[in-house]
Amino acid sequence: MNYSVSEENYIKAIYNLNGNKQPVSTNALAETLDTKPASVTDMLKKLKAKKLIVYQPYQGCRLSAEGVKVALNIVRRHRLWEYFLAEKLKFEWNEVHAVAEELEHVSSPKLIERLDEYLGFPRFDPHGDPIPDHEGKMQTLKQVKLTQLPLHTPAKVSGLTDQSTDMLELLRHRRISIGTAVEINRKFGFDHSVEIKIQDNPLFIISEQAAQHILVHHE
Amino acid sequence: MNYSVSEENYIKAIYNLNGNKQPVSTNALAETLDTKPASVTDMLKKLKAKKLIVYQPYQGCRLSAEGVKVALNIVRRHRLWEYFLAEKLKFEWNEVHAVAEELEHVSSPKLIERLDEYLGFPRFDPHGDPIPDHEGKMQTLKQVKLTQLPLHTPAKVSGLTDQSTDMLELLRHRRISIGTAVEINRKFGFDHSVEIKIQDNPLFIISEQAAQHILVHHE
DNA sequence: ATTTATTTTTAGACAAACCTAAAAAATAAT
DNA sequence: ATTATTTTTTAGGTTTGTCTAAAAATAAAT
Repeated sequence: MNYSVSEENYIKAIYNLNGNKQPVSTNALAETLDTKPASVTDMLKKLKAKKLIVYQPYQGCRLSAEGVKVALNIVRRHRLWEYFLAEKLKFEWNEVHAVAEELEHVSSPKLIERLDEYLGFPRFDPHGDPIPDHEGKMQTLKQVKLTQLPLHTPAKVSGLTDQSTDMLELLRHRRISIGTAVEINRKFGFDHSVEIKIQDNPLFIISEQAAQHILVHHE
Repeated sequence: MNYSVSEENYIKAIYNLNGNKQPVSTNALAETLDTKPASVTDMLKKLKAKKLIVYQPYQGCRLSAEGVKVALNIVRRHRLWEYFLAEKLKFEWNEVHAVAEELEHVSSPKLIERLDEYLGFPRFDPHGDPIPDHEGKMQTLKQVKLTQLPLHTPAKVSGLTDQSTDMLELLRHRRISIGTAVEINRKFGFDHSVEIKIQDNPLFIISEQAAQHILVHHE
């Protein structure tokens, strides 16, 4: 029921390499975990013995049903901490990942449930990735670039494809952050800039260059 | 500059056993760390090699100047997380320690500075122990039982000697928590109950039994 | 269909942190 | 001042997770 930091990192890596759907190769894992293929083989045997993965030598590995459950729990912890760091501690969107890598291994279930509650049960992390709930379920809304959002369609900012300092500064200035409700009021054909409405505040215009890098979720 | 979880636990244990002042015995360490004396000896050699402790075989060990610095940093992390858990996530005062034991090993300095700021630079944890600042300095106020607080002396609730459910419920009802400003307005000789003023709110009375278990700090 | 190249696994080692059992030093008791 | 007791250290092993180098299996290329 309780796994080591290493085991958790392998499970998470397999999950992130889509190992709940397709088999993941030993080399791919070694690559993402920054370790050697021989070490990966050792761990795969261990995870197989614990029934967290399905693994036949030379055939790659996939997560078992139980493995997926464990993976979703790790992902949940990771993304909740990312949300906390960005939203409460005002970390930049590009800084949260590294710190969350450490925090995600703190295993108290009560801590995570309370944190979730404290944060107001957020459904997306600062990168726009969905946060699994305590049962492992997560929302799968369409994520599109702001430039592609239809007119007058309520949406929520869910991520960025450019996290440069300049971009972050622009968003801070416009008071746009993760979860901000936006709606496009008008599109200008000339330069493809868009006029947006934020929550119930004043309208304003965003250039195509910027809008291209803002991801939003809508129904 | 960066230490393993085990190393940190040893350093913290030595600090908690007053190892910044008097030598700490191998057995005492084995006891508090729930390990065997032989394992302690191994680690003491390692910590000595890293100049974190002063250690001569058979003579016990003490923290070096550098060791004290490291210890204060761990204690800072621990107590800040305890404060966070109690204040923000509404953990009971007796639940925070175990979870903070895990969180304290997350080593990002920026995380801790931001957390400190987010919490409003608290100076005492939920047990009434002082939280070292980023330089390792901490406040050393007199801690006395509420029954012993002189009349009309502003003080702050800093801890409890009884953390039973009943006690916690009583305090919640009276809206008393860590850091609450209190002042004794009147003492009743008959039953030794005390009339207290909380912040600028209405006066009310607390029995001697309860007041005995409430610790407060004052100048 | 072989040969060549790539991927993966085995075999044997190593460091960290722990253990048990036995030896050595320090302390207490006669 | 010896002897007995307690404390601490050494010696040798175990587990977890890593490594290198060599062997085996799979995939690609002629």
